[in-house]
Amino acid sequence: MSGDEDLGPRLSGRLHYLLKRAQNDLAALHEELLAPIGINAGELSVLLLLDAREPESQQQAAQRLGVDRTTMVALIDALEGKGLVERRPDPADRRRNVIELTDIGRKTLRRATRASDQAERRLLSQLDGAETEHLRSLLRRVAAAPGDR
Amino acid sequence: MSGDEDLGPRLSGRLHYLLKRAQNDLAALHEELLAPIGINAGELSVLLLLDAREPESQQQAAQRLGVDRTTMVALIDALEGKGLVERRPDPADRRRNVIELTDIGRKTLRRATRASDQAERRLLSQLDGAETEHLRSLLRRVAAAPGDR
DNA sequence: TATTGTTATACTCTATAACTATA
DNA sequence: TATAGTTATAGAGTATAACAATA
Repeated sequence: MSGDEDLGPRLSGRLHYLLKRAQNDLAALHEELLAPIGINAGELSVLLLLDAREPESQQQAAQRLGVDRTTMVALIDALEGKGLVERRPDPADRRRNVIELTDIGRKTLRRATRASDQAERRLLSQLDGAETEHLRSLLRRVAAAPGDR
Repeated sequence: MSGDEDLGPRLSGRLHYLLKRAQNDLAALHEELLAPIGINAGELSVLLLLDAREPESQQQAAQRLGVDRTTMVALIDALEGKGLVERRPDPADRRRNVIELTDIGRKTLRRATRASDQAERRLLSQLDGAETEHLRSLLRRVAAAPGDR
């Protein structure tokens, strides 16, 4: 993207532009820093979710992440193909697959989290620690908004 | 997306998640509030840019907005089809099209800006005025980062 | 009948490659 | 040769519809 203020203050101050820009930049940093680990930012989200909520069915994971269950199929396919998660039929309800992290998945998660931390630090290199946490807390409150859709 | 803290703090506090979520929610609000006006958020960005920098060639506009020139062709096609902008061959360099807002385009821009202001207010309904401006200023500084590519 | 996972398909967004007209 | 606009095409990413297995 171009510098900054070639756009005029009305555009460069709009939240649509600012959020898209921050997200694009962070996505590029994640692509660069996660590449050696062999996963992408979306897969990291799934690993983080499983680490917090495991064991979890594909449907539950999809709902929590806000994606369609068909999207989750592809995500789990990819992660399972890399040996990071395992599908196991739920004995209590055999329509369901329970998804679990493997040991390799847990190790990969730790490495990927560190890489993602670094991506965040580079994105926010202009902010000090207090400002970084303030930004995070403001965004958290935005995400928690009641009528947010 | 699901509530909030079903995800665990490690995921729900990650910037990747927070930014994507804020952007998704804002996109949904824009879709709703801009629909009666007949444009989308991307087209609003082009109108805002032209209003600040007009007259501008398609290539210049694309570079400033950070999209490919082929993407700009489609954007201008749509806006021209609605009578909001006009292409005019540049007499000084007839390879170029100069793009200008029409009167209807300027009126539409004003209405769309108000709708987008409302979308932002709804997204940020949990923040007071000072917090809103603080968030905007933090995001501006993130966007202005030097090595952010 | 309803739900879970799956597959096939389609849609949106955006980029790359190739063409044309101009320079 | 190089550039601006255009077109055709392809690749992500994600959704909808239909199907099989199970409840």
